[in-house]
Amino acid sequence: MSNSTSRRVRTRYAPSPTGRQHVGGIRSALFAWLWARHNEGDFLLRIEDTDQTRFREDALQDLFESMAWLGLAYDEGPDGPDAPPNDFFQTQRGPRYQEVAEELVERGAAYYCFCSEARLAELRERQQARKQPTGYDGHCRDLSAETVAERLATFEAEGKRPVVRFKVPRDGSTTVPDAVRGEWTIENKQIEDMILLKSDGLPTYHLGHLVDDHDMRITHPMRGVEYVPTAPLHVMIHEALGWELPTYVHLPLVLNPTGEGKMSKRKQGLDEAAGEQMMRELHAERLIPDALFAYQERNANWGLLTMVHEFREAGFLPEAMLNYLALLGWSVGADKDIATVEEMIQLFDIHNIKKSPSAFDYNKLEYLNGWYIRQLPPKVLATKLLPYLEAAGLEVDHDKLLDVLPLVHERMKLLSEAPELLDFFLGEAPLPDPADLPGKKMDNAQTRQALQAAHQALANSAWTLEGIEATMRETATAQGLKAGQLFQPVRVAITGRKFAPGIFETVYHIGRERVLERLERAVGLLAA
RNA sequence: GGCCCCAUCGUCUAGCGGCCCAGGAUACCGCCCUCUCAAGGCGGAGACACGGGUUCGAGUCCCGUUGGGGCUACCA
Repeated sequence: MSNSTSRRVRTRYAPSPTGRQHVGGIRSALFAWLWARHNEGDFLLRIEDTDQTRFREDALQDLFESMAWLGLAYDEGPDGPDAPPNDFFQTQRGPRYQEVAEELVERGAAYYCFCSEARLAELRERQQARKQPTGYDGHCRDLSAETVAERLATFEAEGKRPVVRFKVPRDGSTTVPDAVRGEWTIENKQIEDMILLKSDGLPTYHLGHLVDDHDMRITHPMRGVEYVPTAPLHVMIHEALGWELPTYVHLPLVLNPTGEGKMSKRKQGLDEAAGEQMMRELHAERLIPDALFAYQERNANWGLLTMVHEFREAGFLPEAMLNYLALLGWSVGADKDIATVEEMIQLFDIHNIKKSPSAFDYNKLEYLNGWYIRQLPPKVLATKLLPYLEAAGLEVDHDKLLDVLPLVHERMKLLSEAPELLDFFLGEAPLPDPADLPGKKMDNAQTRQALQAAHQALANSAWTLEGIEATMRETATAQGLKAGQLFQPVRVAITGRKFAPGIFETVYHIGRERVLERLERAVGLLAA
């Protein structure tokens, strides 16, 4: 029955607008997108908004922004944040689901269920108390036609609607065509009579996604493993309807960096303080890399980064995100990890998706981000850095930025590091910590003397890289210091930081006037 | 609890019965480069969860154990 290979490949990403985009979800979107592109098929975006109680206003905007930022363009979809409601919103397709539900009832494959939520809750409680498996007991499964008609009338009079449940065959077994785990079979009796149509007239996931996937001619529904247990139900519904079966693609879970549990901001029930504690521990265990940790510390963002917008704000590049996400449950090749989007499209194959879950590795993501930053032409990088510099209150002269950017370019891991890497070039330098000023084996008095000597020498030096180098090396020799013993105090004095680019370039670009000012300031700090 | 699924270095993975005393990447350690930090180069340590089978031969197939995970809603 499953014969989707001959059809044009069509995949979709169908999130619920219940919150912002999570990396796990977007990984599904990426895989679906890659498979469509690989086959020169279509990729669609659909909004599964049938659960109106969980709807979140900011969700749609964030979804569109996330897709656009990552470059995951869809061939068919709701068309942007301001599009009028259309077929790509499930809430707009109520009648279609009702029609299919009724058809199933007519075919005897589904039935109306009049059980109250109270009865269901009671049933569940009783089952739990007796340590029996929970599940619907089939109370309304075999009601006579007369009884059904009667109750239907009663419900209607009361302005209520019954739910529709699928009548799972009591015997036999069902086989699921699954590209990741291969065909697998399960006994039908292990599936319960799930609700297809809710009493508000909207479908549950089981009916909604299935009708849409069919109507939209989706050949490969991709979704997380959490849908594996109900996949047989979906196959049975297809069979009852006589619809062609798609090939399911169940994607493995994305786990926390520790490998314990599903990826989430913090462990369940942990508050902000505990979140900070957790992050400090993860950093100490080197599960959170330095640049990212510094960013989270600066912003008091205490918890794992999990939302797409968080990664964007922290200064990750979309190409790094895509590359990294592709490595979660898949591989771009035996001897490499870096691949362009084009390469990924060419190489992607749903049959190579792993079955086992994978832990999210912030180290590797940060490494890839640094790698992609290094590939960026300086002008492009400069443009991407601007928002971060301006947010830090730095007035940026574009030419000046382009002058100094090469000095820090290859050291940058996150775009958000720009201010601390560049502020002493572009604006004021932070006040140095006096304890950082002395070079190796130097006391305060020696350091003062060295800085004063540097001040005097640089005041008269030719202002070229060669001139500055000659001046500084001569000064060191004259002071009886090793080069580094002079350079480090000068570095700290003029940048306010222990780490900075090469000293000659740094001196040169900061400019004579500001260098001299900052040297004086540092001498003052050591006065006491 | 019940049902289902998964299992290669700390992490992501290559491996689809002999090419593997297991390859790459990251993280870690050391050396080189060097004025600091990066980047880069070179090197090091580091894995087939365990126990049974099948086979001339198993990381690769089967069973069990252990461990991990998912589902168990008128949520998706």
